[in-house]
Amino acid sequence: MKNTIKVERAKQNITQQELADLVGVSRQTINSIESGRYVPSTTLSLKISDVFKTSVNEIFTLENED
Amino acid sequence: MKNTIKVERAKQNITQQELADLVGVSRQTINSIESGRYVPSTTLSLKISDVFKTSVNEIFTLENED
DNA sequence: CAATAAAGTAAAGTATATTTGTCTTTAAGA
DNA sequence: TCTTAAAGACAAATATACTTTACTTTATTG
Repeated sequence: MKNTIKVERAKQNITQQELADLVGVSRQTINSIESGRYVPSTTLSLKISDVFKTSVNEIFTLENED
Repeated sequence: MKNTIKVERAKQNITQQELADLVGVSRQTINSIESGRYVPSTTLSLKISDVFKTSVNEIFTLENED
């Protein structure tokens, strides 16, 4: 599972902490998702998709091993 | 969290078991998601989105309490 | 009515997401 | 160089997704 959160944050110029606050999770959760340590729930990916005004399918993409 | 899985299954005329096999989970997992007992992982919602050729955002929508 | 396919649900166990706390590293500015 | 903001990461605890097994219900069809 790949994602473009880091790039989207850069576009909007917001920190991991700010994104975390916007979607209601901890900063470590955002960091862990960005670095591929785990995959978010659909609830969380929809919230992230809201913040970035981009579809879940554009932000998150499956890889072979998923 | 609402979803349109039941409707999409009806459109494609496939059973819970068939969808479960297509995405690699148990039938009970599909049933539980359809009946709102829990929310799928992003991995699973992307796979479901693949089967239905519809975006995750169209299939799953947040509600006030999410 | 009997048989069968599909759906609904529940309990117990396992896997994984998320939190909280903490420590380290990196980069930028004073 | 010192300070600070931001990021990367880890461990322990908790919450939640998912599996397996199993039982019930609801059509539908012979």
